[in-house]
Amino acid sequence: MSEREQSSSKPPTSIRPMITLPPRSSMENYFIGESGASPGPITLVSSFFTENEPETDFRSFSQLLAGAMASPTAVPNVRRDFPPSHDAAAHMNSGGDVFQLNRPAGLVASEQLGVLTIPPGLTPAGLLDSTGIFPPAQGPNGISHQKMLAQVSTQARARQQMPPPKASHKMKESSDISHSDQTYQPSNLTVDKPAEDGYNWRKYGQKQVKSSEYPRSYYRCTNSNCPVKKKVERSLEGQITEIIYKGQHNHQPPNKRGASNAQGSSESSQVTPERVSGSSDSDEVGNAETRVNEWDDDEPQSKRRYMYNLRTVMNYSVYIDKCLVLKCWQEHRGSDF
DNA sequence: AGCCTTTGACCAGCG
DNA sequence: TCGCTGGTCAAAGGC
Repeated sequence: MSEREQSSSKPPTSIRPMITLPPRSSMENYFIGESGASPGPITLVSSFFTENEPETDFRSFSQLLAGAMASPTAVPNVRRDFPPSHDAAAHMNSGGDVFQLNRPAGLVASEQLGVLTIPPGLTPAGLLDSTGIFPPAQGPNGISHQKMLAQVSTQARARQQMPPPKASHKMKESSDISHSDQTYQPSNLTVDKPAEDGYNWRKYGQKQVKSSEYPRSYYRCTNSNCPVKKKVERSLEGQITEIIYKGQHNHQPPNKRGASNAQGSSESSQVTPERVSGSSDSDEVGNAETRVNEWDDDEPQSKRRYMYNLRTVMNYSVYIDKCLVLKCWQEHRGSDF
């Protein structure tokens, strides 16, 4: 009854913003610039950092990129398969009042870090421009992109630091996952378990829905009187492909430790990259902005800006790394990257 | 014993 | 009205 009333808004599921390798021509444009007249992203990014934060520790984009590529964020098979007409903001906000994040199955690192959606035609400069993806002050659902990315980064750090999970019956399906790289193991926590967002969830249903190729699991917050539910879709490999939150927690995360382990902040569950939703965007925004505060208030705005762009680049470097897969092709062409 | 997942059945919305 | 679909219920069983 009332539960069905809560499900008044059905998020669109037909649009699945994912990153995919663009056709050769566009790939080429990303890195060498169209017609060779425009600087490539590396140039642009490098110049951005040098121009805006000359006093920072990261002196060059090469350093950033080197670090990024050496990190687990470098993942294979990044896909982008959304319609060219959509921009990133539209995709990120395509769920109406329910924010969705879709991840390519098997992209462990993207699960850790979140997927940066790079729309076709978005230039690296546009990407690095904070207004290129999100509105100047706000991102999806009105959450500032800084905070969003801060959360993404926080989660990535937390997961990288998180020790391998202890075996337990709760993770009995972990053995089904065949990831060879044990450093990615924390992501296996998602197998048969809702995302570790600091809240406790009870699964109350599972169903194979037509709109999805994967089974959809239904969870509700175990806290009494808490109306929050979430739907989780997982691929056969156990990778979460979609999480849709619904409602708003009316309590603090009971599992502080779990939240901390998973995302570095017990308060971050409202804006995990997998996240979000809410019957009211404004409510969600309010929560996100009041509860999520990775930046210290006295953090210089320029530094925030820098860190934001750094993280953006770190994400973008994942995309760049995918391009390295095409090295053979490049070698055939005899062109520099 | 308590909490959890599983899973078939049921219900409501919609075309 | 009917069938399809998504969401939820609730009994059963596991840990």
